[in-house]
Amino acid sequence: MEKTKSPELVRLGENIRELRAKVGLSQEDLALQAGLDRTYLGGAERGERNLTILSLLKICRPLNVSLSILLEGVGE
Amino acid sequence: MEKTKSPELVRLGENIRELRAKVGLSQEDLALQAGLDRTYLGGAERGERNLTILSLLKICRPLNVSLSILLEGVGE
DNA sequence: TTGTGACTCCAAGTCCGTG
DNA sequence: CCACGGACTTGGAGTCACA
Repeated sequence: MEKTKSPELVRLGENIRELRAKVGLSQEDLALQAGLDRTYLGGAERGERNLTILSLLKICRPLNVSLSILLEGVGE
Repeated sequence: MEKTKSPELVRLGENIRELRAKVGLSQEDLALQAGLDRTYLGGAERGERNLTILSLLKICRPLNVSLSILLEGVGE
């Protein structure tokens, strides 16, 4: 049915990927520190997952950024 | 039995309620404009709901604010 | 090191109602 | 107008094997 990934989630994924690269972590490393599964994080970076705030927060902690930085450019 | 609600979600709920009051909408009106259920929005304002980004986005549009304003003070 | 499909389980989210 | 509950459907959370 609905195959279109929403651009907001794609943008969020790009943000995560960029910030992760900046900190020099692999998906697996970041996932570990965030307490998430490696494949889950990967899906998020690809814009395939509609994350909840609590998941977002898990991710931004090891990245040392605030929610608003993680969400920069999302939904405008 | 005490459902410990996470402080981040409580804070988010307070933000929504405040911003909604500022715009002068009832929960039902905002829910309608956001395309969400009124009971769900109510639960969100009470900090009982872990919203997804896409829902957050739906809420901030009729409120005329950005995500970062909606999420001010959440998770820091 | 990352992408992907398939899977289970429970929460996201809807719709009916009540005081 | 809002808090809250029951019953329900959809989709997010979380994991795995394999590419």
